[in-house]
Amino acid sequence: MTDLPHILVVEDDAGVVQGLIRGLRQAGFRTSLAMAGDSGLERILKEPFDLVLLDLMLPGRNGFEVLEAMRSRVSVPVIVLSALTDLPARLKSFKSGAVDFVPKPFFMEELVARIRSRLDLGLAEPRRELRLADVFLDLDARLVLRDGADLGLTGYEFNVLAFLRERAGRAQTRTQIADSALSEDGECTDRTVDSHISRIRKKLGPAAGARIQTVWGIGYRCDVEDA
Amino acid sequence: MTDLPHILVVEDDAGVVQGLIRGLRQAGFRTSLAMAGDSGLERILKEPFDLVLLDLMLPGRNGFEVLEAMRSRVSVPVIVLSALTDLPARLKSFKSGAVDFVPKPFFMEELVARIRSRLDLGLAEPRRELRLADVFLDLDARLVLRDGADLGLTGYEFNVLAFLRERAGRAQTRTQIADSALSEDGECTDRTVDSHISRIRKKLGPAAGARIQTVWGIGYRCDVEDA
DNA sequence: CCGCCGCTCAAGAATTGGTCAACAGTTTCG
DNA sequence: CGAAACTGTTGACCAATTCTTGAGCGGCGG
Repeated sequence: MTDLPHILVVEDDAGVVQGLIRGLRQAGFRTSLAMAGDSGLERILKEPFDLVLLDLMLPGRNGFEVLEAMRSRVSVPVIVLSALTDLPARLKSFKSGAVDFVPKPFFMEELVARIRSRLDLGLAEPRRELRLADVFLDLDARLVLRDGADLGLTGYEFNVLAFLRERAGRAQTRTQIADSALSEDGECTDRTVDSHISRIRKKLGPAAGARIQTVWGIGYRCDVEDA
Repeated sequence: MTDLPHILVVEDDAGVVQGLIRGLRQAGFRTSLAMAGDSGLERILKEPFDLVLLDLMLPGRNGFEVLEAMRSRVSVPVIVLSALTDLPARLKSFKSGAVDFVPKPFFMEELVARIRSRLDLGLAEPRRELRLADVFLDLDARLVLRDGADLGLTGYEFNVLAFLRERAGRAQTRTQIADSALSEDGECTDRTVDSHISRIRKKLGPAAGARIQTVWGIGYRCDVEDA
């Protein structure tokens, strides 16, 4: 049975984990577990889960950091599960890309209902696609296409472009770009970002390439509308 | 703007309605209202809404009945909003096809976040924009625009203008301006500020340029209202 | 009304920041 | 295991911005 929906649980409290895993299995899901932020992020980036349940307070990297680091790299829906239930925590979760926020303690049946709601939606929904001038970013396939032809962006190039395009119209610093779209652990120079931008522009060609604007002294900005 | 997401509110409590409508408008949604289950259902079936906010306890037909009646006929996402917060109510809502359940009372910001999440609007937030006479300062894009055209302010020029505009009506000394908007470590002459002001005025043109007032012996002041 | 002090602004020097090709280390994949 | 692809770094070159300077202008106090 490998076609059951596969859910990753990122949670460090052993008691919660036990209840979750049992409840999820009973409800007909395949489960995997990560007990720390770092290992969770790593698995999210490498394995194709259908959904992630993410605790906020985690050893290593906290839930928000995991959300930020995975956004614009993978599109798996994340439900935040937390004992931190105040408004700022809720808002920050949604802002960081979570699709739902479930305060602890919770009813297992309700959580399952929410998971089902998200999984159904995911299957029925069209793929996430963004346009930029004459090219399309297919966020699910992680491809950049012009006239249906792959422009051959590499993984990081795609991350950077998707990051900028998702924040179109807003200047992003090189540090923001590097932190969210490039190597998660190691720091990399601001010049590295320039390099990627340069390569992206070249691959995009003149029309779409011109939409990646340099913001002097800050970083870069993607403009959706014509300059 | 008729391309704003259109949300139908089905709710009979006038107080709740008022807060909802105002909050939704402020968040950038177009709203319609039905104060009973029957009229709500009718509109859902006839009009193409982007999302429905549905109360459970309604005159005429209750929320569950509305959900059941509309399912398999239209696929608009429904968020249930209810003072009935017990587990059976939640489960029944999801089972009837609701995509989310928000207990009353709720935080408007969180509701908006949940709506955005469902509409898949990405991370779109209202952008920070300031007006000055006939030009717009877009603080996120770091652009100054007139009729949508970039006036080509440089980074420091933008800093200075934004600094003054954010403190409109209050005179700022050259030192304040230099410290906050120009090279942080190195000191720069008061004349430097004058230079930037001069170039800003020129780029802004007569109408907006005249809003940057010289305060004799002190520095400069940005006036929002006409002199 | 005069002279002074401060403001304006053009021009250019100095500095800073951006670009991109070439290279080297690393990973991926056959 | 080797080749190919990908990623990060560097540095030379170039472009843009920023700061200074100084001559000229203009309001302000006496």
